[in-house]
Amino acid sequence: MARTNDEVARLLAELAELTELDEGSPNAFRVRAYQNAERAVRGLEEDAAGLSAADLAKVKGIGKSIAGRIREYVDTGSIAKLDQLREAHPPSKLALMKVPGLGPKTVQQLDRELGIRSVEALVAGLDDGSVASLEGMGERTIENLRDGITALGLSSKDRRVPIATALPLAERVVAALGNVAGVVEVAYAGSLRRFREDIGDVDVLVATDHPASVHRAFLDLEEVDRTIAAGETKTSIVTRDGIQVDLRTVPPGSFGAAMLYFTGSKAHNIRLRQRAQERGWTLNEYALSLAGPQAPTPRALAAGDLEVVAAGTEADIYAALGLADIPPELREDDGEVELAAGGDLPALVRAEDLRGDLHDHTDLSGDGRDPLEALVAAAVGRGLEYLAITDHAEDLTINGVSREAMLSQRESIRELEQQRGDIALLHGAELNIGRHGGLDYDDRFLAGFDWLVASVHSHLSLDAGEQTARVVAAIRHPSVTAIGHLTARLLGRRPGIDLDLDQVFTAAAETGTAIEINAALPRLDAAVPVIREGARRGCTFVISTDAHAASELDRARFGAAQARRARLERDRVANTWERERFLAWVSRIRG
DNA sequence: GCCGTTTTCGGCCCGACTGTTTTCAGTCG
Repeated sequence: MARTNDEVARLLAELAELTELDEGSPNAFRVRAYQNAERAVRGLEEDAAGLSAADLAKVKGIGKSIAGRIREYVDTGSIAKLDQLREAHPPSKLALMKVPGLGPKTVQQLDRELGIRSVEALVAGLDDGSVASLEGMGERTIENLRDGITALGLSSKDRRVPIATALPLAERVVAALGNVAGVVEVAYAGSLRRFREDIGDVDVLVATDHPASVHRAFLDLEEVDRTIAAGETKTSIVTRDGIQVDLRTVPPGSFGAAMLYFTGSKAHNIRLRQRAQERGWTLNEYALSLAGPQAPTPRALAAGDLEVVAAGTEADIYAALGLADIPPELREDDGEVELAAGGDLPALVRAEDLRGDLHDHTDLSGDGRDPLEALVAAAVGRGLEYLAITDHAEDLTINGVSREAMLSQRESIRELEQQRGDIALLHGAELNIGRHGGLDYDDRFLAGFDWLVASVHSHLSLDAGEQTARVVAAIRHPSVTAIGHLTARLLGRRPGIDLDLDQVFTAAAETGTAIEINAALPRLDAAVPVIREGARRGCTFVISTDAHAASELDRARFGAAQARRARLERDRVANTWERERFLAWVSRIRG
């Protein structure tokens, strides 16, 4: 039976979790080894199941022991060591680790001294006073544990929120703190800046010489529900929506080091610190500096007691470490450090590289807000050279546009294009891929459009075979130029349709039909691994905002970030091309 | 448990905050 890398990786993650509890230390080297191996398996191009123990052990991060355990799983379906750990620490006990404030040491202590192995037993122990009788359990700790249990599920440690929720919150906090006196720089960092699809907590960083007033202002924000921690450099709060926001303040001269540090990922940072160490330096959130007895604290930096190598900007620090500037979206310790060291980072897409937008709705679609003229003016205002108007086609019962209205819009578009003379306008539509792959209107009518996006909007629960057939049929339709939001997923709300991507990529590469990277935050569809594989298979992409209002043209930056995260080469994105090249390509794929 | 132009042992990234501890352990990121 084939075992996927995801299954193997999940077992390694479980081994790490159970080992952390078993050894009573989150920093136990064995725990980190399992975590590193998990990441190594996830980064593997080939199937781990197909590799011999010797070949597995050659993978960086996998040694003889873990290679053996992977083989054991592939060959027998189980891992004796894992079963043994599961026996020692049942799921209800592992669940205690999810209570905020509880770590492996305390969970083990509770089990050892009181036989507490579940959240229910912990509640009972808190109520009958037995927990309070333990060494090191003061009044505050008991209270915090009760709060932690209440918060469980609401803001437990592994609760993640979709980026569409976290990013606007982060931008509100950044904007509010930007108005506070003494704030020199402010930005969000963390997994949000790396543009992950879901976010554990929001990290906000401020450069200031007056941290106390900034932390006070932060606590006064209206979003704040309760305070978790409040110190001189770090304040943690939970919003009314249950999202944790951490504020860190650093001296202005340390902003680059701090951004690097708090953007992570953790694994990326460890790699950087190892490089620093090799050079006789040390890297923390305050500076890259000469290693020595003196720790690089803000005080030491201010006193000039330290030899600082770099601190002010991320680029300076990367350069000092012999690395090209690595965009945040790539910082996952997934080979990017090696690429940056060799000067081999690909040319990635920046928002300003996008010369056109190819999926845009006007108020002709019932759900579009702005009229054609306003949308086009906004596109020109953003420097776009071409724009496709793609209102919903007639099969979408709520918002679909009739033939007559489409033809009338086409006239308006041609006139406007002529009048303005500063942007190429493509008349298009967003078609609905039917249950069996059929499209709106008829082939003759479809041939009259300049640009057609075909998308799945209905029948989301068909099996992979049926979904693949309908999507491939749309890809192969001669008039279709792009497939919109490939899986129709909504992050945090619905998973998206099942597709046999192999067939999708084959059809897209053969016909030239582009795969859209939909920049709307709730979608970010296609997903990063899909884009990566599609690029490897020779597919062409477009980054589109799916704007339903002129202001939503700004979402292009999210699409570019998604493409960077997938390490997509700039030239694989058709709307980075100059107008003539783009238009020539469109007529070719429609031919 | 992994790793090695210091290579088979002895290292393994760094710091803040809380609560309880008279100097630090645990948790978290």
